[in-house]
Amino acid sequence: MNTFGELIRTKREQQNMLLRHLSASLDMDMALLSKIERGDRFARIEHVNKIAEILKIDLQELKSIWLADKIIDMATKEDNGLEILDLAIKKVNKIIKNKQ
Amino acid sequence: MNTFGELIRTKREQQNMLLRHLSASLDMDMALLSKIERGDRFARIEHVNKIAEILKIDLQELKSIWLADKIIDMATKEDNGLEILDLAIKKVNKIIKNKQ
DNA sequence: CTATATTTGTCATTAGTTGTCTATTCATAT
DNA sequence: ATATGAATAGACAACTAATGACAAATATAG
Repeated sequence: MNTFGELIRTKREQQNMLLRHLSASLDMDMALLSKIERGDRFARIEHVNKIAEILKIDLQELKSIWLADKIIDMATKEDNGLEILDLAIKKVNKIIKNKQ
Repeated sequence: MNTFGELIRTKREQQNMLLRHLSASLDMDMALLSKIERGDRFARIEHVNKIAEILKIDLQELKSIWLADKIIDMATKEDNGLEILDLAIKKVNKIIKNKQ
């Protein structure tokens, strides 16, 4: 259960909601939500907020999974993406340390 | 010397190139290159490749700095961006471990 | 077979990014 | 002071990518 889509699908099903229900609450096309759950599309951040609220998921947690997905997506667009990502993360960590 | 822009500016100056020279080699508007060096804009990946070649910077290294910048940019668009990023990186690392 | 749920494909729409141009600022030399 | 060359800023055009919407297809259960 690593990805955003997997998490929200699991949570939704635990609460016996159908895609139809959740998509209605979110005012979102059901097809789009389906894609998001399956990892074909990214939710936009406003939707992440709403989803956390409706499915009662910790917002920081959900946002961080969402961001993790985005980071991996971004990296894997390049050749050797994961290797480069590994280096990039080291740099990011250094920069974060300074800023915090 | 943490960012993409800082690195390439430093390298460019070490080689006594003017913005004008480098931008010509890259077939890029000088104003745009200036913005990239100052961190106002991102280079696109094709330019990253060319820059590495012209300035003789290790490509992996340059790409990873470029990616690091992008990651931080993406994160800091949110409230508590750095905190969330910190969590996200932990998740990314887990995922990378599995994949590699 | 029918009804309900989900998924897929395609295209339109919107948002975001990158590129271009012009003008301005900055530094240095005369 | 001003002329020159270099870099930067701002505004907007052009392009690219992301998201949304809809129709059609597939899957599952009864």
